[in-house]
Amino acid sequence: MKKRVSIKDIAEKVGVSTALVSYVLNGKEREARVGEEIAKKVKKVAAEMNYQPNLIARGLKFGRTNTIGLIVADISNPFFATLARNIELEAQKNGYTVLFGSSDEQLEKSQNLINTFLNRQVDGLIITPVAGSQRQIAELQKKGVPFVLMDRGFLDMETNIVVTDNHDAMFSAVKLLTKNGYKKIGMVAYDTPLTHMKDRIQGYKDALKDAGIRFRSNWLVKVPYQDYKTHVAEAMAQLLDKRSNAVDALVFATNSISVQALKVIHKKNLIVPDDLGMISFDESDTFEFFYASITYIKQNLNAISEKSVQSLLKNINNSNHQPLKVVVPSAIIVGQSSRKKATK
Amino acid sequence: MKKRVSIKDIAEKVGVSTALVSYVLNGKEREARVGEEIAKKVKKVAAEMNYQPNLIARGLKFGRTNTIGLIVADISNPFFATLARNIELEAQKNGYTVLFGSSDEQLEKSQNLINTFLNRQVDGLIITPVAGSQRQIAELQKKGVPFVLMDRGFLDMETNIVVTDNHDAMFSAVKLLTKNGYKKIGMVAYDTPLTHMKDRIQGYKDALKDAGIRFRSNWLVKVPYQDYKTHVAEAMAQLLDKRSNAVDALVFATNSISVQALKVIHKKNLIVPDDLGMISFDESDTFEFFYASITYIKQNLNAISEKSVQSLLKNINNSNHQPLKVVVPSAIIVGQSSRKKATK
DNA sequence: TACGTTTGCTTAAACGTATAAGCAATCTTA
DNA sequence: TAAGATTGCTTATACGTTTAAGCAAACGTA
Repeated sequence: MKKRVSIKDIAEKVGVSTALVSYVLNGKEREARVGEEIAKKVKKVAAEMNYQPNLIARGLKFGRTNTIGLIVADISNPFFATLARNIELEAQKNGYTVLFGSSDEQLEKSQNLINTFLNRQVDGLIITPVAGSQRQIAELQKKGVPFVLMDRGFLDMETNIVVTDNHDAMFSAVKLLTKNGYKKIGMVAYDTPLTHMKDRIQGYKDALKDAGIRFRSNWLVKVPYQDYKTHVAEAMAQLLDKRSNAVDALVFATNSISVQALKVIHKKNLIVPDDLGMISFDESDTFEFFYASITYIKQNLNAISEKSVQSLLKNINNSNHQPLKVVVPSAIIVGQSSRKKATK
Repeated sequence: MKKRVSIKDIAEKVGVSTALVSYVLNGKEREARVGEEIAKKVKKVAAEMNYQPNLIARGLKFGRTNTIGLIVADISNPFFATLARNIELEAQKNGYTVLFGSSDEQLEKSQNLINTFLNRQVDGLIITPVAGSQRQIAELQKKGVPFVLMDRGFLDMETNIVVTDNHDAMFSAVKLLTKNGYKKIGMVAYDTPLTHMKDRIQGYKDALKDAGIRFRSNWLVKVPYQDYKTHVAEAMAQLLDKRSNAVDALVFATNSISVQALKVIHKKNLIVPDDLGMISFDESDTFEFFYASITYIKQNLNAISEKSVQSLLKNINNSNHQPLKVVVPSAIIVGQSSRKKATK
């Protein structure tokens, strides 16, 4: 790679000091009392040589790099990819660039990414935390690193965080089912202590209670994230088993679970919603090809990304910033899959 | 953000010069003839203070940052997200970190990203170039910036490039259709001068020729990328219009086109493959919910990402590197949608 | 005319790191 | 025991940038 032109090259060409060039190029001609003539010349030469400032050097000087690190669970999941996309845009608007990495829901990868990013002097981090990563996060707090948790968090920590109204969204979804006559409503969720799942599950339970339906423990199946496809299939088999009092509707805690569940429903030739009502948390392209339109909870990904970046920037620019919790409202897009139950 | 510990802090605590600390921490104790005792102490203190090197400073010093810039068309498209994911992994293996951005197929955005990345002193770039960006790319060559084009390129430029065997893949796909008795095979592609499209289209035409079928210009519809959903729908209407000699099979140049086309097929209640045979370039999750399994060309995304990173690293580490073209073979996954045509 | 002010620039230091060069003190060797 | 070699460290410089401080020369004012 050819050497790039530096301020020094311009200084030599014009025959002045690097300081003068720096003043001119930063628009500080007034404060630095640079002569008009020479200022013009410097600008001209800089343009001719196509000078571009070295942001690395600037970063070293100022101790900030205008870069933020983004750690998502898996960038190849459309949900996170869309978030990443929006974050990239919002960051760019504010003059920031994004470093990114996927944690794969693994503690070690998450730690590696945090280290890498910090060593690269990012000004702050946006993190979808992995289960059990409280220590990693606490370490960030201890170091005073600005960061925002996104999509999920921990019950016992006070941090910046931006999440969907998980509880209320799921509450409303289940209420919609009860109102429409479903009585035995089950749920498939991920088995994780992270708040987004806890909240969604609680929302489900509270809605049942609110409707005067007693929750049965075998209505709720929690599957591990690793190898979830198999586990969702098993969960569905169990929930739909006629001998053990099968459910008449299901809510799914994420789009990935929904897609797997739909495959099972498809294979079993179940009729939605007559045999089984359903609502998904988050959407999927695949829904469009299902014979019945699927009711789903639509998170406001745009707002989540924007708020995350904004909250992070606030934290970066204000050292004694108080942890800020932002809850972004979601919407329910109603389709056929939660339609009023036909009375037999 | 609290100040991070620097080599200087360690030096002060131990009571030696920063040079000595640097030697020890870089394992150059031998060459620099550092005493055993003091070396141990330095290491101990460094560990105690949890020293992490400042990669920004190092980057300034060495003129390289171990960072690569990745410019994809749209990170929220699963195709690019998967590539990004693999590139991230491969880069990490080699001690590199990835900066990323989406060009949205827009010239200006592409240029902005290139500038941003270069100003941040990335060591090289992996780019899915935008139509008409020859000048931007030529500029990189002129500057001697290491880079690799990925997924697509330009006919008239000699650069590092990693692509799928676009021509052959499409050729095989169309041959499969002709062998199975389809006679009037159409294609929906994007209207772009980029090589991946040109090659796919040429593969399609060559296969027809090879099968002794005369190509009709109204069998091929090129839609613009902007607002492609509407245009695909229109294209389908035209191609399936009985009055104008409708096609009996279609190949789609990308997964995004295929998905939109499937929606139309679904709405029109066409039977695949009896009414219409089809093959897609790339897969989509949505295929699983279509009643007929879809035949598609499966690109080796893993190989493409790996080769891209490797080719880039070669370029970075070898200044008089010759442009390298890598063609990655793809496979055809055969489903019902290209099944042998029933003889009436 | 002498002194203070303004103008227009340069010098120097700093960010954190790496490394060539330098310099005492100690150790070898004849 | 004196010269050379070796050991163990420090000093200085550089990467590209910013900015406070410094310093002449020209100007303004009494």
